[in-house]
Amino acid sequence: MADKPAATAATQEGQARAKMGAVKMDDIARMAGVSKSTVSRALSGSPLVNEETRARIQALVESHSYRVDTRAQGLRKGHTHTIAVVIPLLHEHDQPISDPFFLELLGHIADAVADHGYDLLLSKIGPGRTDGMADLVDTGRVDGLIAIGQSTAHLGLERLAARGMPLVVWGAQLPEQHYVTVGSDNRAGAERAVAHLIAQERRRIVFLGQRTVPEIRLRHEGYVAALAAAGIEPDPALDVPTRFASAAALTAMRSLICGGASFDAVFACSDVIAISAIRALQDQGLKVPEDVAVVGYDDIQMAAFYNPALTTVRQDTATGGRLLVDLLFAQIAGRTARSVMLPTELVVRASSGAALSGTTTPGSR
Amino acid sequence: MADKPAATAATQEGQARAKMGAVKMDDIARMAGVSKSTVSRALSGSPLVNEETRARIQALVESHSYRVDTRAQGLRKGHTHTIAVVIPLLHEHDQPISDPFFLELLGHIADAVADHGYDLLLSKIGPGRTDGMADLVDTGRVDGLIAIGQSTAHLGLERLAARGMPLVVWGAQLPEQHYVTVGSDNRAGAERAVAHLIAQERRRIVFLGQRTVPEIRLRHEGYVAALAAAGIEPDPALDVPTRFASAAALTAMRSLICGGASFDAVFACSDVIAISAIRALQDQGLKVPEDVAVVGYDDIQMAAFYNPALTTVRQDTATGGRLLVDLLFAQIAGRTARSVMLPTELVVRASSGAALSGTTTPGSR
DNA sequence: GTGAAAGCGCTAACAA
DNA sequence: TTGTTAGCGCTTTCAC
Repeated sequence: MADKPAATAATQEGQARAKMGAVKMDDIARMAGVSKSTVSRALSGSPLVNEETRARIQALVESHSYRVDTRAQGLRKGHTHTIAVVIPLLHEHDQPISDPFFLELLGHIADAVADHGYDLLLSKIGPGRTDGMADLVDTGRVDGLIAIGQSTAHLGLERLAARGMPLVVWGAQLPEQHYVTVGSDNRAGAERAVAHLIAQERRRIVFLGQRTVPEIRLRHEGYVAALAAAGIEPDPALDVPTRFASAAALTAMRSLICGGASFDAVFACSDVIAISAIRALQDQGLKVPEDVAVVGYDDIQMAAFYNPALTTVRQDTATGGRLLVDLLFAQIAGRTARSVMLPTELVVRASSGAALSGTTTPGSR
Repeated sequence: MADKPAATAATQEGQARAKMGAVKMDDIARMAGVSKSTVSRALSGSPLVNEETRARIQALVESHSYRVDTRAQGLRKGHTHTIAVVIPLLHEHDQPISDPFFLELLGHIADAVADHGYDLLLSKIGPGRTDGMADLVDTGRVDGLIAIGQSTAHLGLERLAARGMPLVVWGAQLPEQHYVTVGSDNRAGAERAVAHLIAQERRRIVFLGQRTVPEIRLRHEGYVAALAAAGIEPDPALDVPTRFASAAALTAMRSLICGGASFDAVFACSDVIAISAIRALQDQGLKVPEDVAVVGYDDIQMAAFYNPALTTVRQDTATGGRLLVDLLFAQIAGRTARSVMLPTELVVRASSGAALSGTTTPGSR
């Protein structure tokens, strides 16, 4: 009977361990014959703790695979060690839009955040709901926010920034704007793309994108500027709004064609839109780039693999993602951060027709 | 001078508010003239609190836009209200692979998680590092894990499951496996796809995918089964391993072609791979589907927009994502969950050549 | 170099 | 119906 309590205890201990995370700092302290404080110091690399003691503690920690509870740690230290990424339009009409551009950017953000030793909370709150974004930090869930795309939330974002909330947004730099943004030079990128089309002897160029989005509005300005430089007046009939989803772009393009509009080129505001547009064109028996030249935007990985390969404006997601994160951490650290506009690069491939009069990839018609 | 302290206080209060989340439950309690506990009860909808009191508290909460600190709440209640999604290969050689299939699934998972009122932590720890996955819950950061793809981590996942960690993985259901999975019927899906190819009079069918991944191994079994049913013996020369990245698939396909292999169809293990393969084929002057029929896997949104439109095996990410989450919550709630294998559907489009002898989309060559 | 004690902001017995 | 009292697991003065 003397054994019974021991056995029971063992069992309980076993159950406790099975039920996870059961061993806590106090337990380690007891086993090491020191106090909780010493363990805490040892684990945080304090120089005040005896080397021998530290080693003993370390060993215990390893053998019991103890991990400090970051939740409790954060509560005490006043931070969360996690930042939130808010993606707009992760769903549109309950459907994922799944634009590869987002994943690429997200991937780089995830990398950078991990490099800082932080966790990443992914939120599907659209930027339209800035109150939800505020909640994320007000409820102590994250230390700062990255919003991908400002969409229609400009005012809400201004409000958050005014409240002193650490926040960086991927998007356009608007005049009089107080939150910090990272984004490509939309105006210049679009202008260069359209100028390239014009250089291919195209004059009636469709603008495919929704100007309610700030970035798209800037691209439209670039489009107009390029036309103006060539003495072409923009035709309102060729201004075709569309959302970023493939289906929407397909529909928009289709109705343009069936409406009998005449055009010889398309500037699409994303590669996904461009691809859908090409599909629509080919479905109607039009050849790309012979009949209609097409330029996209983003340079998603698939752009090079599409058929025809897509001429497009590259957005550098690698440095963009890293910048987003660095600027956010600067704010969290109390430093001031300034918006950055990334340069943009035109990648010429087959879809714009330029390759026809020059180096053509064998077999790429 | 009587005003001075007041002014200072106001400023300090202002600063405090600006510095965020400054107002806490105690403050609300004091203002409402009740105790912290009453506020807590009121906010959690306890029926024990007086309606009039609750209203008063509610008003204070609104006007001060107070939000309970979920981190402290979680510490006390013993949960985190967040679950982690671990994505394999979010980066490969430091490059995002950005397979749209992942984003689609992730989007649906995000939806389902949000419906449960939970947050979603995105981790780039590959499934190879199951210790890192364990840390996520051991350090109290999340209540459970969803791994997308088991990849090479089968044993590690088994260990986690054995430890009683709430865990669901998207992938193949392996024999003798103890963790719960959700995935499509890879074997049947592949078999149907290959049978379809055979029905188009194709006999020399390339298998494009890496069999070290469990799901792919099952698809290969389906491939072999379909061939066997038609009395065709699999040719090792047509078994072409490739990773999921576009570039890798392109290279693999190219070297197959240049190696002089003879084949009339390709079964690709993902749509991204299929698209890259088609690019490689066309670059070499081969026509799809006339010379080579191609079938993909996943049915990503772009599949329908590719040129030629892709015949593919659809994986239902919507119900898959929801199932993943539901099964995880079942485990967290202490219920037992059983693995689910989703049925699979062959979506026939132009790339497999079937449309040639029937309804062809106009202009789709 | 180490320990005791006081919280971080919240919830949950237990009283009243 | 409400208040009081303990903590959740950790860090950090302040003593020794």
